[in-house]
Amino acid sequence: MKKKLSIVDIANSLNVSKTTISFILNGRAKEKRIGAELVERVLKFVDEVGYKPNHLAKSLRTGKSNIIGLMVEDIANPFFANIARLIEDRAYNNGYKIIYCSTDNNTEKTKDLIEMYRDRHVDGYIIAPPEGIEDEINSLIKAGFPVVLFDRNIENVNADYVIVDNLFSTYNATKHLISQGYKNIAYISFLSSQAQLTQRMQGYKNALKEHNLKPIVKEVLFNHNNDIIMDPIRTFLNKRKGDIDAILFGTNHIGVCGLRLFKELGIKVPEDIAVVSFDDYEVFQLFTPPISAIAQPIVQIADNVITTLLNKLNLPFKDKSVKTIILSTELNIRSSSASTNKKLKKLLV
Amino acid sequence: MKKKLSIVDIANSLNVSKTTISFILNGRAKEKRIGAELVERVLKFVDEVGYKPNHLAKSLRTGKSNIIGLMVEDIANPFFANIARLIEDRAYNNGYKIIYCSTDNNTEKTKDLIEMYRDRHVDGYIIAPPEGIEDEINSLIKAGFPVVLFDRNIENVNADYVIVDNLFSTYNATKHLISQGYKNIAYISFLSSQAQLTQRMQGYKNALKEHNLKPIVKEVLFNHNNDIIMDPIRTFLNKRKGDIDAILFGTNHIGVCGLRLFKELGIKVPEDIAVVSFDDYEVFQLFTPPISAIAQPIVQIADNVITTLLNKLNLPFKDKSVKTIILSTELNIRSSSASTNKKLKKLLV
DNA sequence: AGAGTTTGCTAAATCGTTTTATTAGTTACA
DNA sequence: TGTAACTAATAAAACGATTTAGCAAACTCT
Repeated sequence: MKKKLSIVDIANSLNVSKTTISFILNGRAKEKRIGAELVERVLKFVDEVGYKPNHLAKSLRTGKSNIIGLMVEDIANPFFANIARLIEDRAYNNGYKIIYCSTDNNTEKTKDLIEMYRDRHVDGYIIAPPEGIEDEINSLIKAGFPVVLFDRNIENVNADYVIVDNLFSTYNATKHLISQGYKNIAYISFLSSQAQLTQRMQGYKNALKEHNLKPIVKEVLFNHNNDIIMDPIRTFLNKRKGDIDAILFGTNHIGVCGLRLFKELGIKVPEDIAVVSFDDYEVFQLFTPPISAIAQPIVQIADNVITTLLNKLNLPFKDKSVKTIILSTELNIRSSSASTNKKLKKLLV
Repeated sequence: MKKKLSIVDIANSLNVSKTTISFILNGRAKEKRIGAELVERVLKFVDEVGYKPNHLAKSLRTGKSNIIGLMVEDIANPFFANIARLIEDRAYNNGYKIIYCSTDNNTEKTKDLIEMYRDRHVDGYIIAPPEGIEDEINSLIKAGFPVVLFDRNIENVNADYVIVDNLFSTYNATKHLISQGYKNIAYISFLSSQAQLTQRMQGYKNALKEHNLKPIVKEVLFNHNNDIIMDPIRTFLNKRKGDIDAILFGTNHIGVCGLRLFKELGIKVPEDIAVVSFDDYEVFQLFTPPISAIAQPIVQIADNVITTLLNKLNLPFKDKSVKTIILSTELNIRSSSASTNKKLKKLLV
């Protein structure tokens, strides 16, 4: 097979300096006052022989790699997978490739990954940041890299954010449950001081307080193994299921774990317990009856993230300002038959 | 902020040639007979100042990028997202990064993407190949790039494959439905000549033929827009639902579309129609009653794919042979109450 | 003591680009 | 007519590593 052509080969074939070829190929012909006739001749030849520049060499010289680093919690999580997909499309259409990785919310792993990305001369970063990563992100920003954070905000980092209104989302969902007559509403989530999770819990508590209801909170440790997540929830449900008529799940991951336990324990939705989960799964609407959920605006999130980043990449100097974009969620109410909740009926009698 | 250190800076600081530094850093000190004392001094210094080599320069010189290109149909599809996640972990642990993309099963797009990957000097390829991509893949192989294909095989390409036994999977699932007493079993899938899909259909037909049953096949065009997929299925179901007592869905994507239509049309599973879907969604088991599914061994698929590729990458010359790995699926039977199928009851009376 | 071998290290070429500085010729202008 | 300005192109340095080829000193051997 033929060796790949280099710019030198082109230059030699045409008896022109490689500098000239480079200028023409980079669209700087006018600026560099290169004759129109020569420009045409070079472009024609380049097209004929199918020359493609070596991006490694280009990157080495220019310091730009045209690669965006995307760090999510877990690419297998549908929320992140869908966002990744949308970001990918926009990135490719703008000449950028994506290198992705899953952080598992593990701070040490994330630090390593950021370092790897820097080693690889990634041009810009899109990160769903785990806790404790402030310093590394600040260092990226100080070094001049465009960084867009999403899904969660972290304190003391002056970066662009795209997040949803977590506080209002759970407040609103809880209010909805209350308006349906539920009085013993539990909140189950991961134990974490990540802003988006504390906000979600706060929204829930705020709504309850307005109605003088007592919060019932169960927090479990994050783990990649679902069984380990489910164990404490199982214990909790077994002990408390008599006292609870509704549950708000703090994340889609824990929501699915919870639903699995419902199945195992024979808890019926919404007859025994009404449910709202954060993050809407495509399949939630297929359940009978369907599960209500707080839907994050995935398309808008992805769109705002990649638009913000591309802007920064294209105007590296002008736009030093950072902005926080807060998108609203949608409460998809699906438990059509809320009134069939037996406990509720009892309460209403 | 400090400029990044280069190997020259190290060399100058230590009054040693950069050649020596390079040899030491690449573990070739012994081979190159470099004094133990100097080796130690260099390593200590490098560690102290935190020098990190520039991978672009390294790649430019060596021709290796330590990047693997991963091309799936759609990263938002849980089957591919999960595989991607497993591959990612193994790749990172072996010093490789992943650049991914979604092909949408679009041949032209895939050609472009392969070219992009070549431009980026990707070391190896993992591809779920769309139809009509034979030439490009053969060209990759001829150029010496390790290529592992998965999820589907294509004709006339002498590459490594990791696939599942599609023929037996649907044969087995269909047999199961027959053994449960179903006689009017439909098969709904995408219209495609991709091997994995034709095999799945064939397995279905083979099982029916053994029992002298007539196949009822509905094939629809692939589209990224679910509504366009659902339209012809809706028409089909409306026309035929009276004649059908079971349906086998050919892919998870179409299976979810089908279930959504069931909901819309008020078709109950399994009372009205029994269902088996290819690909097991984590959430299928949460349905009431749960949906039966043909589960692909995701962990094994990912494991075999990445192991095969890493082997090729590490032994670029020795292992010119290719192998086809065929993994078996598991039929997860979940429709506990198959006997409650009304039509079936009628038939059994 | 001279030839050969081993040890310990390095200069320079190379990968394929971009970019800076420069040249040589032509035109404009006072 | 002499100089400034413009045109059209190029040579060479730079990016930061790896690798080839080779050199000088020390050691071994007859």
